[in-house]
Amino acid sequence: VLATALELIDAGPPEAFSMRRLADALGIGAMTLYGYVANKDELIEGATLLALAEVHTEPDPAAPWHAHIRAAMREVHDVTRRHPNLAALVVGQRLQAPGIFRIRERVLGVLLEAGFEEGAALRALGVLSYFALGFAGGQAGLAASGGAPPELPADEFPHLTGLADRYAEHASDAAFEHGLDLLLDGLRAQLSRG
Amino acid sequence: VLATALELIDAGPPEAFSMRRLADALGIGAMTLYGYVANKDELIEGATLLALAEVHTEPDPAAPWHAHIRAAMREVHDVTRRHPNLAALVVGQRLQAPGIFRIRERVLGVLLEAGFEEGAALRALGVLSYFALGFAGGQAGLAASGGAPPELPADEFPHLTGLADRYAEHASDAAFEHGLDLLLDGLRAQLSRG
DNA sequence: ACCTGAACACCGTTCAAGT
DNA sequence: ACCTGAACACCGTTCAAGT
Repeated sequence: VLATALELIDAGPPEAFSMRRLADALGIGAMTLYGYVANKDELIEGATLLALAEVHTEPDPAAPWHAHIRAAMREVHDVTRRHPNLAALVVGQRLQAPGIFRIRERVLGVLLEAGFEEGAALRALGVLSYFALGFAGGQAGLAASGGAPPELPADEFPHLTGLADRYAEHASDAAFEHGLDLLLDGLRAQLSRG
Repeated sequence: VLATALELIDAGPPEAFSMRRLADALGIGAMTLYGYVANKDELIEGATLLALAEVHTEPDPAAPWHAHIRAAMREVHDVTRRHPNLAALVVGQRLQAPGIFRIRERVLGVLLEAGFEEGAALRALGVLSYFALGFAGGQAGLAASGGAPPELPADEFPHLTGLADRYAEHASDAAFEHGLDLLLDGLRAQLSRG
């Protein structure tokens, strides 16, 4: 049930995913879905958990704290690469379901364990999470337009139009890793300063 | 017209903002709106430009490049603080209107001027923009729930529930500034390494 | 020229009815 | 017990008609 939901989400733009269309794809009545799931949010949560399970790798307990966080952020990033429409849907619906917070719980635990005090850990959590989520939204948006830059008037947007053919680099995997490096390097320096 | 749109957006949750309700609030027929604006996206773009104009401050030409970028990112942040529902709407609709790209154009220009080569400037642009946008979405979500943490089972989420009373700090202004510091410090170091 | 009601093709979800 | 059609209260937008 969730598997076909995920397929349908992958197949078309996020706004084309509806309870009615999913029911049609399953060959059942639209209302039968509500026997499996309480509402649309719960359905998206389920599909998200399924997608997250796809990319989850068991962390090496011996690895340093920043490697754990890097792994967690890469899970968010990988799931976005595989299922950009799902990422757009989660960001767009501002889903607050428990499943979405599992990674945040893990990251917060790692930060506290690493020695950050509570306030610093919470701030780091927000910075890391929203960077990853924002990047997910951006990458999903770019995927939706097939990597093409937005149509902008050249006179008002000389730099963006000048770099139009390289525009996709701004939301590339390398850019994601770069941002993650900047944030983690900064956090490591902060921690070692005490 | 755009002013009352912005008021209506501020008044209720993002999904409550519809062309029909706006027309009612203006005391006109729903279709009359299409005389002023081509569609809903264009309306939201207009409201966003209005909101951005509210917080815009003329940059000091003598300031260093990172101060310009900080100012630009603060504009995104300030607009989110004032109009969280608008931020949620822009992120949710994945708006690709030119108005949204003005700040990106400015930032890209500053980065190139500062000496970043094209690829590095684009990566930095993505990292900075999506951090700011992701944070905007997070802060809007937190505002929607009145700063309250999500309801999570304590046994599965010990850290998040343990820090529930301080949870709002993860999306605080201080957290935003912290993230911006980490990114800009890292970019400055990268630039001085050449 | 400017405005707009009815209509179209959709939504998520409730609720009472069917098997 | 499980499924579902009709219905409710909505959407954004088109289009032909009104002034």
